[in-house]
Amino acid sequence: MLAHNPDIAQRLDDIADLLELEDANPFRVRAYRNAARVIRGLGAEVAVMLKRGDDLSELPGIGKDLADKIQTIVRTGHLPLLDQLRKATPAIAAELLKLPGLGPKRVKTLYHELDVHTLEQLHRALLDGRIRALPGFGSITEERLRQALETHAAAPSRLKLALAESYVEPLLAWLRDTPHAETVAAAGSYRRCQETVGDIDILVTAPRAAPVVKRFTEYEEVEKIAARGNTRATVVLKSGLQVDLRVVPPRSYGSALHYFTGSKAHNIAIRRLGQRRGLKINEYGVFRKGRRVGGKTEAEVYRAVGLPYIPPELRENRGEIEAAAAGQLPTLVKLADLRGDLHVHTVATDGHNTLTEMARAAHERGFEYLAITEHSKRIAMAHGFDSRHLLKQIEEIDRFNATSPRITILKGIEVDILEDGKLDLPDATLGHLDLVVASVHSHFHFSRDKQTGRILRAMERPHFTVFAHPTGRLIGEREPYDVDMPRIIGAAKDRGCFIELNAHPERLDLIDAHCRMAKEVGVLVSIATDAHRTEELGNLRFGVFQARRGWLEKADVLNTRSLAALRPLLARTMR
DNA sequence: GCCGTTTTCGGCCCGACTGTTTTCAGTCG
Repeated sequence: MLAHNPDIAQRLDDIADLLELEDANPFRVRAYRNAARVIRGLGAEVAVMLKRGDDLSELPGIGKDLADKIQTIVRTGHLPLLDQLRKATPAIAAELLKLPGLGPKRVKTLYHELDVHTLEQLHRALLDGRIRALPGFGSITEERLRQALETHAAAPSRLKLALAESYVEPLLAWLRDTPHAETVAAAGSYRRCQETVGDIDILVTAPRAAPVVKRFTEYEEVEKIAARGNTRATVVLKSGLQVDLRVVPPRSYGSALHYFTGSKAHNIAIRRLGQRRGLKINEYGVFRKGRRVGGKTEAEVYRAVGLPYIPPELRENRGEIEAAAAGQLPTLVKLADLRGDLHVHTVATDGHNTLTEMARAAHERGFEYLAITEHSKRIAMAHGFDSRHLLKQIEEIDRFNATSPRITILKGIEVDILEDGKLDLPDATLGHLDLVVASVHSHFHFSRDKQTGRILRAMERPHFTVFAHPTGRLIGEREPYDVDMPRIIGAAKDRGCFIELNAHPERLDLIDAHCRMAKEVGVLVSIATDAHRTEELGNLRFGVFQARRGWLEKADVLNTRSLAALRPLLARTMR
């Protein structure tokens, strides 16, 4: 069996969990977690790297031992250390570790002192009052555990970035109205533009903290105040979103923003660099022998450790620090680099606006071109097009382009990839178009081989241009179908076609690691909204965020091309 | 387990908070 990067990373994380429970050296535990993160974010498949003879120990945080272990996983699908740890550690222990307030020490106490082997047994121990009698436990811990157990089934929900934005921006505006507040900024995973965020960190600089904390807790959306101190507070909004506020003096702004933006792994790596230079870096500043030497801006923090500024989207310690040190940071793609959108629908199928309305809205956003890509007939619920309808729309677009010089509409289709890998419309019809976007909307349950084979067959069709929302996932709602993305990306390279990064906030389908993979292989990515109404054209920014997390530069993105440069690229696929 | 312009051994980010405890271990971010 061939292990893929996420499988390898999962095994390394499992080892870290189990080692933690064994009271192993915490730095050893961290080494496994680091390695898992590095593998997860890699722009290439480890299996492929090994085949071409790459030395894994050259990767940051991976030495000879871990390189050997990873190789064993790829070769055999197993790792003796993990099997052995699993035998020695009860399954419940890893489960308990995830509960708030429980670390390795308390988990061990529960297991050994109270014989807790299931969550049910934990529950009973809580009811019997046996928990609070344990050394190191008390009535507050007992209550916390009780609550955690109640909500355990309803897994901790993370909020999609777009939804978080709708809660965060009004709150930031509210805080900006605080008298004497200077800078108000969201940090954390929100600033790093992760797909989903667990909670929100807000940083404010002000000469006095108290008025800011007061105004924060008085926000009308606040459901409950979870904590409130002199310079910080935590609230839960009515939406259930937890928000942490920290107020720092202006001279600490850069180091505080850096610290609260994270990621944790990135911060650790940066502080370590500082340490080697005799610096201490914390949220209040950069210090040498107790004397402040920087921290007003983030750039100062990076400069102190000899690095250029690293954009928040890259801060995962997945190679960005090494790239920065080598002067090889990517110049990340920006929203303003995009010249058009290559995947939208209109009212002719399941959209809500007319072709003219979509075109006008696209023009107002500064687009040079817009591809209309309706569903094909297989998607009957969406009134998908057959050949006749498509040819009719082609005429309509020709008429539009002849009379509207301000924006060019490209003739396209979102054609369904059928069960057997055929396309839902005949080649003769597709040949009339400027581009063919193809996607999977059925048979999500196929095995990896079967699903991948189906897509590869579709890709071989003469007019296949862009593979849209490549894994079909809906964040938090539908798992991706099982598909061998490295193979798909490789085939796209051979075939000269493109992969979509669907910018819909619920899809964001290409994940960051696959963006990096596409870049590495040299496959251009189309960042597209899949808009069904004019307002959704604005979702393009979420696609750009995701692309930036995937290290993409302007040149790596298909639709940063001018129309003149785009046409020959599309034409090549329409052979 | 990783790593090296003080090092191939002996370090490993740093601070705050919480709950439980009488001075601090454990947890968290």
